[in-house]
Amino acid sequence: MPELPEVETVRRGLEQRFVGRLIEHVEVGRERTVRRTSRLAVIDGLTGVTATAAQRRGKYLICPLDSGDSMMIHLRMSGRVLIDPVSSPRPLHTHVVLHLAGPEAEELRFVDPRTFGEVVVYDPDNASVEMPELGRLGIDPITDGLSRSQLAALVGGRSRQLKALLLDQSIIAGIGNIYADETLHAARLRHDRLSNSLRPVEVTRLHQAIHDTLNAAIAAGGSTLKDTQYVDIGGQGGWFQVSHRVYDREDQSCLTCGRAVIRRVIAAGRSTCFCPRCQK
DNA sequence: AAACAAACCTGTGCGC
DNA sequence: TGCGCACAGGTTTGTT
Repeated sequence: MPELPEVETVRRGLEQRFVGRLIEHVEVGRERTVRRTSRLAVIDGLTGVTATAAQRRGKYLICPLDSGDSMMIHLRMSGRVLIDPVSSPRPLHTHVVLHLAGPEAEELRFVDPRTFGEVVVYDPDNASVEMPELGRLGIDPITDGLSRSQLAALVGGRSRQLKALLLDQSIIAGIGNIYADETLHAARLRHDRLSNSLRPVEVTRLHQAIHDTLNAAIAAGGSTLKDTQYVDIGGQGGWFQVSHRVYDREDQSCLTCGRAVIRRVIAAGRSTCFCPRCQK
């Protein structure tokens, strides 16, 4: 569910409503959510501390803490971060709860039915050992900026199908299945084009499409699908799904050319939707 | 190096 | 209405 635009929306929510608020008390339900370390490490690492910032790298949320440690949250497929009144009933599959100081009597809840998501407290000075995947992340198009020349080097330096390249977090960080398909359609490029076959004008289109698609999705608060799990920190869904031009539109007519039908295939092991007429 | 499959879990939607 | 199966936004690992 959550890709760069959704995670960015959550990050902004954390910045507004979590950063600077003392964590008074911590509850960890399901141990699997804190499997990287342990229940005790997360409770000890978060009790009595305050986040000083909310950052994002790809799909990873990182909050530096005033203790010197950092908290990492990854939503994976079905994770949600909510800040709710203490008095409201906790959703099913609430695995970690941080009671927050302040007049509002609120708590941060990490909810995750499929339990692929994680909450980790780690020492940033030892991140290469405790959070090694952060060091393997490629360029984040929003956080780091991704210039046309950087993209040209990334695609030209390898012979990789474009869909697989966009999904590879060690090359470009943050794009997932929805935005890979939407980006490729906006760039008018097929998922199975080899990266080093792109002409300069096609690299330019891909570069533009990455930025346009991600920025538009962030502006819309992300995509909330019909089976929807994704909501922001206040429980609100996004609305970029109404702008999807190919994702989950198999057998429907292309909204761009109007003369072809969207097809669905498996590429890079993932469901892939594209317009056979617009994308070459 | 790149492609592919399977694994980790639970919920939902579909066909029968 | 009920049951069983396929499939779902991510990432890692192991093969080919």
